[in-house]
Amino acid sequence: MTIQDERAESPGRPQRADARRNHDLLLRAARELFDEEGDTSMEAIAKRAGVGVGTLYRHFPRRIDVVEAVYRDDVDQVVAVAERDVATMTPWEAVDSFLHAFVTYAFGKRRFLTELREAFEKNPELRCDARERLEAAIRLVVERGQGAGVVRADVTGDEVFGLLGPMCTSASLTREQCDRLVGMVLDGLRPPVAATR
Amino acid sequence: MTIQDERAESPGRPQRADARRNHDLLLRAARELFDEEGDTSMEAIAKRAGVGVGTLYRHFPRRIDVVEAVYRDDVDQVVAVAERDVATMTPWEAVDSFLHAFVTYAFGKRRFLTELREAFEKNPELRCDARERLEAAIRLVVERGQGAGVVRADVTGDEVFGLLGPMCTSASLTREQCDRLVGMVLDGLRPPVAATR
DNA sequence: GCACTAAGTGGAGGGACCCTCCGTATAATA
DNA sequence: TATTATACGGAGGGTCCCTCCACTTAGTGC
Repeated sequence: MTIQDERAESPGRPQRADARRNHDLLLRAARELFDEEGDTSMEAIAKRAGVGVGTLYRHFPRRIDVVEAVYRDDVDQVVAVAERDVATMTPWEAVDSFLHAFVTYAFGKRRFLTELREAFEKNPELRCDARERLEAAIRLVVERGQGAGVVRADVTGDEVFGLLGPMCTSASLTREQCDRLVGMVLDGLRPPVAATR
Repeated sequence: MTIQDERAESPGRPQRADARRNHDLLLRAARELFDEEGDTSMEAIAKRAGVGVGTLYRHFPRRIDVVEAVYRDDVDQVVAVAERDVATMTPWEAVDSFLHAFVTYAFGKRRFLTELREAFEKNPELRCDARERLEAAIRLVVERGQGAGVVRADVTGDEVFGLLGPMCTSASLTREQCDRLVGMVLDGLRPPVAATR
């Protein structure tokens, strides 16, 4: 995925311990800054990580590589949340928890979006990978709920993704509005009571 | 719309002739450069227009203002093409001509899109205005065709806009593919022959 | 025509940013 | 411990956006 991952697999010497540590520090620093500022500079990332810019560029040759790495990491975390919720909660709790977590994640990406679009343009595979993994995470949670009969059967996880993703990236909705809408979507996801009309 | 337009309306002295001339030169230079390079610098725009950067900034205080002005100008041109086609061509010729012109216009905006999105974010009204004017232009042409019976009646101009706009901005289609698809859409726009099944 | 003045112009330079280069430092190995 | 490939740091080159202000000029009233 990243340069380090690739190098670690090549035959020669393994990656040095300080390099791996710095890689993690840089990734964490970058995510923090993108979250806090929505936009940031290479110098700021290096400073926050406590290394020189030269080190940053050794790990991420171009700015866009930082953006891509942060995004991949974010997707990993969303997937991990889905797996954790499925493993530790009741079917409905997992749906409720994960959908809220997903919206929190996606909403936080709004200011990051311009950068992300450039990364998608440079590397279209990134978009497809991320989409597939996110949809798989939602499916995991939703289909479990459907299997347990606590989620209506006439909707797919992918459709829920198609509903919530664009909602979060819509510039006109506030965080509070998104949360209320998720609540509404959750109510709608419950199996319909027998039709009374 | 632009600063000059506003100033010209204010009571004091009218805008000086050289200022208006430079405004036009700058706008033309900016459009040329955006078309040719897809991206450009303020220095390059000023140089192409034959003025100093100070003059550019007097007319367009921020880079985003140049982007906005170029875009508004582009929309004006599309609208003008629609009006010209309607005035000088048969109903079907106008549909054919305008749809091709529209795709040429929209396709050319692809590399400009990142800049444009920023302008939309800064000024959401721009997006709405442009959309309304473009839809009105398509409606003008399509509804005239429908009135003359050369365009099927069960489709609206806005729907055609919704079909062609995203097609042009889709990064995965080449210019040739867009043209062939327009040809296909045009065939589909003809009134269906009486159903034979 | 002429002098006056508000409007307009040009471009050096400040500051931010991306990225490169290379001398220095250090982890892994023998 | 000596060796060496690997990794680090940060000065500085190049580009870009934008500001500032001394200078120029178009329009106005006489």
